[in-house]
Amino acid sequence: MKQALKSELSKQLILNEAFKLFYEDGFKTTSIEKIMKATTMTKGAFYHHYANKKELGIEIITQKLQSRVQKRMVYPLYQNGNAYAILEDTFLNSLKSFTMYEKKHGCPTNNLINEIGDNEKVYQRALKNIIEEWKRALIELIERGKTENSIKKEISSAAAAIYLISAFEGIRGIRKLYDDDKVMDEYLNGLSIYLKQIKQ
Amino acid sequence: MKQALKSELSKQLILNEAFKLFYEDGFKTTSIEKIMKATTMTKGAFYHHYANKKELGIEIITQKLQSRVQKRMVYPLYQNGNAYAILEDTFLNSLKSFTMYEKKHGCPTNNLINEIGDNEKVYQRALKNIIEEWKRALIELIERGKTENSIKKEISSAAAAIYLISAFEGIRGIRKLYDDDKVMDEYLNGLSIYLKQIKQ
DNA sequence: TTAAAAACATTCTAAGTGGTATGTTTTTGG
DNA sequence: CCAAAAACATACCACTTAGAATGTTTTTAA
Repeated sequence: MKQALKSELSKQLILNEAFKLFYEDGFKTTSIEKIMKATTMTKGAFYHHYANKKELGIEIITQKLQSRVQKRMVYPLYQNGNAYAILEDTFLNSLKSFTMYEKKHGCPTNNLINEIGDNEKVYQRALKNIIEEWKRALIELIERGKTENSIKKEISSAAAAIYLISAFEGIRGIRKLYDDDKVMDEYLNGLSIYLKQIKQ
Repeated sequence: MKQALKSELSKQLILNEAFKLFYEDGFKTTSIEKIMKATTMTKGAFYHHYANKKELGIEIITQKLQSRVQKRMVYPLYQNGNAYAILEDTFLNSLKSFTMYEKKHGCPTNNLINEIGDNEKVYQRALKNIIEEWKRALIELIERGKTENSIKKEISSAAAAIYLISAFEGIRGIRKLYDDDKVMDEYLNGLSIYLKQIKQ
């Protein structure tokens, strides 16, 4: 196999297994050895591809976590069509499309945000980028909704964006504590009340 | 000193130092040794008072985290007076009263909720109790508001309660990523919009 | 006063941790 | 075909971890 391809495949394998284990068992408590056992490669292979665990952590955030949020929560916001309908659709459907596995383990981005301490600025910056990109897309959509008269002009777009994101990440943590969807249905109910408020 | 008192003081000291370190550095990554160094006692003392780290973790949740939430978010809801005003007051003032230290480190309960994995059911149950108690108090207040005609009758109390809690915990995580209060001010703005919606 | 029990301190262990140093095999360009 | 470089594997290191085992001191109750 071509060297560049082989190397890339190995890195992708490490990234995938690392993401899975970070997601299920937490970042700090998942060791390099555990990750590499999952890849059926050795620790030597890891330190050939990555300088240290921190470098892996950053790549997980920028390449796995960010793309997850983008696919589910950001890109859908850039569709054409009624801005309010897109907003409603994206938030309501995304939650409904979660698998049991994802409900049990919460949002990997939110998990990491809350696990990482304040002294680890490098991680925080990378995680902030995810939220900021999401926020920008939401603000843009809401602004469009205002000009299209599907969303009330008097509300602050940034405020609505942050409130939507906060509640979304919040419920994904709280849902982990429950065995059923009751609490998430209640959230959805609360969300739709909020959305109706900003609807023009 | 009396034996029972001495023992109790030692346990309280351990609890306080453990809470602080769990809050600042995370639960899983804070070792018993670090905690006991902070107490200026030894590991032997720890294992005299606690069977293992898990037992300490449970006590931290039930005795430190829960009482924090109760004092700030639950007990204020049981005051007399206009139910809507109390709701607004509690959520708005609590966020405004946070110190820089608390903003930087987020909500200790939410941090733990998101750090703890799905396989650690004992912790999850204890954490769920905190949320459930909070939720019950909110529902009760909102119900009271409905009968007093300060809150709209057509909204679901449980939905409003969960949506409020979700957004609150969500923003406390997200705020950690930022250096200023802008994002929290936007949250407060979004919150007040939401509250006006349920106001009668 | 005394013996037992409680409250610790000291010492140790086995298993893991991130990371390095040094091998061996595969790929690559000339 | 061949030497160099890339892609790994093996072995190791210093350190940390939760926890047990065993000591010593203080408190207590008779």
